[in-house]
Amino acid sequence: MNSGKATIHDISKALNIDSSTVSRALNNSPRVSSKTKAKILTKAAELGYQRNSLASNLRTNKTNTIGVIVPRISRSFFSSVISGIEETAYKNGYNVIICQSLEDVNREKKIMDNLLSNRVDGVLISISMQTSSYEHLKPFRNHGAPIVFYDRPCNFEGCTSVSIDDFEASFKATEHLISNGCKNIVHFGGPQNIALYKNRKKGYLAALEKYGLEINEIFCFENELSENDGVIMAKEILKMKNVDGIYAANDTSAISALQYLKSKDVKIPEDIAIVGFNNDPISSVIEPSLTTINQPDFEMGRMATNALIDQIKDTSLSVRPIVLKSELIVRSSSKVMP
Amino acid sequence: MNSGKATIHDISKALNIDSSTVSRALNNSPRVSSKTKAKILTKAAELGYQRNSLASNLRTNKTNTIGVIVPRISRSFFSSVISGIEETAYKNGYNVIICQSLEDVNREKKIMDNLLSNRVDGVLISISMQTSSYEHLKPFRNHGAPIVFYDRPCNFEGCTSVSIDDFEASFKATEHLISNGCKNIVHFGGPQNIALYKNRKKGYLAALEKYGLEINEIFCFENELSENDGVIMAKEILKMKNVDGIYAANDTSAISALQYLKSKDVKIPEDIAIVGFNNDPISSVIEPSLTTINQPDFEMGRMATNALIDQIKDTSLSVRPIVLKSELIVRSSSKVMP
DNA sequence: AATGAAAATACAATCGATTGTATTTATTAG
DNA sequence: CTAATAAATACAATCGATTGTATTTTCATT
Repeated sequence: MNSGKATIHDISKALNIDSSTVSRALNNSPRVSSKTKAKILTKAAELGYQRNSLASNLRTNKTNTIGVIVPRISRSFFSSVISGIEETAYKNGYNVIICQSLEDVNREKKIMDNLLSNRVDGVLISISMQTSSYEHLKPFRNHGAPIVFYDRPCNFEGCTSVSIDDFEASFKATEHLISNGCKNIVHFGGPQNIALYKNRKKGYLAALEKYGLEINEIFCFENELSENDGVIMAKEILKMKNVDGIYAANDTSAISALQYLKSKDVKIPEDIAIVGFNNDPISSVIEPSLTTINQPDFEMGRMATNALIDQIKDTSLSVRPIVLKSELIVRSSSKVMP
Repeated sequence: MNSGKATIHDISKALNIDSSTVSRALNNSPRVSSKTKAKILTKAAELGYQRNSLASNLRTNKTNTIGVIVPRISRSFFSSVISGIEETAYKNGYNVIICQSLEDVNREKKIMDNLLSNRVDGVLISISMQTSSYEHLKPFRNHGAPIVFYDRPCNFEGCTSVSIDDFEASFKATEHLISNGCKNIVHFGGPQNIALYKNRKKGYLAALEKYGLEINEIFCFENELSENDGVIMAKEILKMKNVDGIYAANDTSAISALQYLKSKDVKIPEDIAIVGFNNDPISSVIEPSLTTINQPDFEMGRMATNALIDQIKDTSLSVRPIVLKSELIVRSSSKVMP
């Protein structure tokens, strides 16, 4: 049929109407009479016209696009956050570009570069586990594009963070194990350069302290909490002999540890009770089902997006951290059934 | 510090060198002496210059970007496919825009429009369950941008599809149930406007026929195979009394049915054996573990991306479907333990 | 030192849409 | 019917980078 490369100039020529009028008509400007608008829209459809956003965005210096950086989309928690982000973004006329850092800081850097050169209007980011410096975020601020952190809060210039109170959630989780009789609780912790994991560890330690339990550095693991890490830590625990509780900073590691321990005939929760974090779908399916912390994932995506859009619209907006509620879901892995 | 809005013209003025030379220097063209290149790169860094891809892409009429449409990123199968896509794309210098249709054809349309107006160089798509017409894909072909289907193959003009042999996989799955003694096997099927689900049903029917089992239309369910659908179908099955096998076209529905049946004290696999499709992570964790079909997800993403990039580079390329191998993973839900 | 080729750089148009200003056309009032 | 105003449309510059062509500079050669 047609070459499919129609521009406003093609419409302009075909109708002998100036391209500025065509542009205004396509944007439904009141400066164009409804008669000419109709003519132009008809011709546009006829030629299969499709606006060229590149040109438009270049001229207006706005892309109506939000960049989202997520460590890994396959994590259930993150994909729910993304759903919340997309819903809110689309509702406000923004498009979303989703990028995975895969917990790799170099990849994160490249992504930031790319989003910047594509001139996204703002960025939602959950930093990678490797990220300890924020240098690569600065060019963004210099361009005046706002950044909002979600899930993993960051103390970076005037940027908002949207997260739960990790200290408190962690404290509750540990307290729960203690009140169920655990005396020797290990902690599966994440990289301590990430405030989130630092706060989770602090909450764990605070609970031990409150209940007068001994704090043992050897009980504090620190790694990326992958499935494999879970198995490695489970093996270590078996060597320790006296461990009777695990508080893991994510479900991934808690679940693989649980499976490993079960395969070694460790009774859960009788011998070792386990609490995870995130409420992954698997946590409710595995046997015994896993006690864990549920976060308002979808809501977190919505809040973060709203905060970002507010800042895009008014860059002078002052910002403060947004803290959402989390809840402890008690299941079989931490509770002796009656 | 600086305003962060540096363009090649700012560099050009600062050094009194024409912007065309600056552009060439930044692109490492041999037409610029290494001495000037050095000066320009230094000044660029100093000014915090960041290329404006909008301008560049507008001029060159190329975005080096691939659009990916996925029904739902939270499905493990799809997030693995995406990993394969990203790896291959980045390796070849392409960026990736990931979009979720959420199985909604209207959303799919909007996404296609958006990708087109952003002039992506090509699209990888797994159509939504609601998609039955390909009208909304045509503008793309008219613009000369290639489309490659993955997972859910489509017969659309000169477009490649990358998938497994769904008929064969389905046949094997059903045959497996039959050889384990099942006589009354129901099928959890997806929308029949999708070739993938049609082929899975055909494979199921073919196996029944080969082994002389009665084909019963009431045994063939058809819906979107959600978690909820799984429960609804499980309830129906209990009413039927005589069902002794389920072959589900995805794990999601198989798993929720399994859980429901278990809660009703149905013995699996003794009373009812179950086979799913996709090898979701949960399938190996649930008890009894679920027999399922594993697809080469990551590989599928890689193959589809390579095919797309080949076509972007040479639009005249003739195309043919790419079929990958799948495998039946036998677990406890279909096999009586010795 | 003059010549010519090669190397380096400058000029200018272009991609497609937007937008402030100017001009034309239509409408209303006196 | 004309002047004044409003409505509709046209003109032209612009966003930032790219690229074919033209011009200048450099350098080797005679």
